Amino acid sequence: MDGRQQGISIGDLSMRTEVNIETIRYYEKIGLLPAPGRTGGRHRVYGPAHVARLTFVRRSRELGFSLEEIRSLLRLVDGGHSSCSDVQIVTLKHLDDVRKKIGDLQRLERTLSEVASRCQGGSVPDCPIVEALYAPAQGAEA
Amino acid sequence: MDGRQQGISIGDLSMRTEVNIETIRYYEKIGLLPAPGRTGGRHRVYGPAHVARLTFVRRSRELGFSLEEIRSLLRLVDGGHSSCSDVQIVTLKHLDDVRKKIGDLQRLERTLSEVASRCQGGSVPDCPIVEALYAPAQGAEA
DNA sequence: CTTGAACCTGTAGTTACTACAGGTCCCATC
DNA sequence: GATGGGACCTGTAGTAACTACAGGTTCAAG
Repeated sequence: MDGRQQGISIGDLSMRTEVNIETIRYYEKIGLLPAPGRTGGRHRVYGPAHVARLTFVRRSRELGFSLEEIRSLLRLVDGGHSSCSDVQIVTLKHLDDVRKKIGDLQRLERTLSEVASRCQGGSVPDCPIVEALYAPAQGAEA
Repeated sequence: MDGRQQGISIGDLSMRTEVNIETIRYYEKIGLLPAPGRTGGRHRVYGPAHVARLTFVRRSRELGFSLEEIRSLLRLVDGGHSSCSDVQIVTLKHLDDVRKKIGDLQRLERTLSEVASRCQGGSVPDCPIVEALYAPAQGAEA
């Protein structure tokens, strides 16, 4: 019922952060999460700082940042020095990528729904979808 | 200047279809493209049917179909029997996936631009973006 | 007949994990 | 103090769809 906790096991950390155990170990291996202390029997023991860090990583992943981008963000955060505008640069770059991806998918969606609409679903020997797939790109996408 | 050609090399096929050479060999290895004939020295020799098939695969990839989906499409096309509605099913399923992905990215975009807009880019010690990343998901995305 | 470009096979690397296999540890209960 | 079974450990291999070599062979023009 208080804020204290000494020694969070990997299972507990996993439940608190909703990051699965293998992923936690993976993040440690690639250096996104600092190596925690260990018990006598080599079991990992985490503290509150690990919870915060892993939450940060998880949230960043949810927002679509790559692990490399997260690594950059963490460096900026750890650097401490006036990094807000740098963080903003990384974020805006990512936002731009997301918008591009949306645009690509919307073009795709248009082409695809156009192609699909040509087909009436009968048992036609020459399916218009199949014909479209045999033709080297000329449609609406570009 | 005519329609005849006997023996297309892998390099030619690559240029005609704009699929790179390693990818062509990869498609052969995983069974998407039938193994072609060979010269005495074991160089691959393709014919017009290979051009058509590879064009189909490439176009399908451009439209975002996975290799497994393309495999299914090819089975249907090869089956020959009244497969148009089956093709349509695969296509509509894919279209649905694309639309879902667009929706996911749009939600992401909203959250991300909201978070980014909080930051005025100064040298603030407590960056609002960083703060948002330390907080376990509560925002607009759901 | 000699280059050198094109081709060959096979393996390893990429992203972000997940899924084992085969073992060890912790701790609650008896 | 013994025991049992869940949680933990390391390390490797698999996923999608390629790309990039390394190290060797073949083709075709001159």
